[in-house]
Amino acid sequence: MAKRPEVVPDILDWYAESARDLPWRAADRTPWGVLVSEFMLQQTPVSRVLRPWSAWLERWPAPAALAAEPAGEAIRAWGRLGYPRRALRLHAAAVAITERHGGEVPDDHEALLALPGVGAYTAAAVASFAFGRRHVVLDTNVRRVLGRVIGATAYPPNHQTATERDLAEQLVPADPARAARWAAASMELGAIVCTARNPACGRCPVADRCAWLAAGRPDNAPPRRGQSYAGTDRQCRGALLAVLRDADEPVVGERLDLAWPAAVQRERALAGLLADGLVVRVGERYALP
DNA sequence: TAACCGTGGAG
DNA sequence: TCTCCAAGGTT
Repeated sequence: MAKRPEVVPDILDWYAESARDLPWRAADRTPWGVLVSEFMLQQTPVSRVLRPWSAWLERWPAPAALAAEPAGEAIRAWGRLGYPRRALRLHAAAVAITERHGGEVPDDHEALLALPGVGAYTAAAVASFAFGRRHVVLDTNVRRVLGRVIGATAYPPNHQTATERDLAEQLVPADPARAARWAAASMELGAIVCTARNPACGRCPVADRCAWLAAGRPDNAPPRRGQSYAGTDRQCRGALLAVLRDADEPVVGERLDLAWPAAVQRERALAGLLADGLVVRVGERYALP
């Protein structure tokens, strides 16, 4: 892949005009608000996050407020956002921030990375968006954009490669504030123009230099094989947890039997939920932690 | 490292 | 209807 750093200024200019007005980008945003948004946005579209994010920050405007409540409250407030383990980890992160960092979201990558549920991407994103630090912020959007503009491939590989990181690092502006804007801009381009399906090349600020467009937008091998969902343990777990989320009190096992009739799978899923700490046993009944 | 972990909207 | 996809992390 050739170096094409000259695309950076044009994408930054495009972002200055075209950025969506998202609440976690507002001038009055807090590091905690940014952190919450990053947890909620993991594998989840912006449109579904907007409402829960606002309700979450209204109820828990600081990490200590969330840390003071049982984890089950976080799981309940998470609602149907999906991957409820994120709610559990966000609660655990709030506890860790309260205990280890005096209730303030840490501003450096290493400390962020040590928090539950925070990986390389989220640590870089929070350090960048909340604190203006310079980091390589390489999410699925950026990988797709760079893969197309530079690499002429429709979809990036299933797993991040060293080549991708090297290229991304070369593009990050030296100035931290500019680097933070680049992180947001490159993600935004992938999110609203250089989309996975039906990309809007006509509105792309670097269409004239896109290797993929120049090559006639070739389709490469399917990027990933999603496992089918219906009938999986994941769907079963979701059905069981929904019962507990909507219940005010611990429920008896028969209630769960109704939610998922297949006994063997239901017991396996319930055991998994208990092991994950998403469900607790209360005598003969079950509840959120 | 490959597999697992939810949910709902778009095409 | 059904497949794909959405700001990943953990084991």
